[in-house]
Amino acid sequence: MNKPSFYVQVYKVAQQIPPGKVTSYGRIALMLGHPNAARAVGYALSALNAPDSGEPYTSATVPWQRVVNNQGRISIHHRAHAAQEQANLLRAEGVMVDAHGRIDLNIYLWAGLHLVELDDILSGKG
DNA sequence: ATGGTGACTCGCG
DNA sequence: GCGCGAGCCACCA
Repeated sequence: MNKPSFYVQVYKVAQQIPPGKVTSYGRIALMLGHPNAARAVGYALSALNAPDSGEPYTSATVPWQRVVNNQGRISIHHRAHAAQEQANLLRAEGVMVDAHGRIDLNIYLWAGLHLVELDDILSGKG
């Protein structure tokens, strides 16, 4: 099998975020060993397939809503509908999102994985 | 290979 | 706190 693409790595990490917690694009990039690839992480999530596409990674199987920017703010500017859906999904899991789409990272931040765990997940054992 | 495109981030003012 | 400009990166045509 080929080494999973960067996108797939992003999806797998996102799937480790527990409900009611959030992390940032930059942190995921850092976990994957690409400290400056935050933009690519956001791009990966924006490229998620539709739930009925039959693909393994879709907006239904990847908790994309648990990824916000490093300031704890919902960061979708060009897709207002998606931004609102993200806030709704997060509130449904008990995350407090204020009117400005702001989340208190001191409360809800998911710090991330240790390298050993990450290695297991990316290799398929997780 | 080259250039365009973002759901990013940091530093300034 | 907010807006801008400048890096940085993976993907796709």
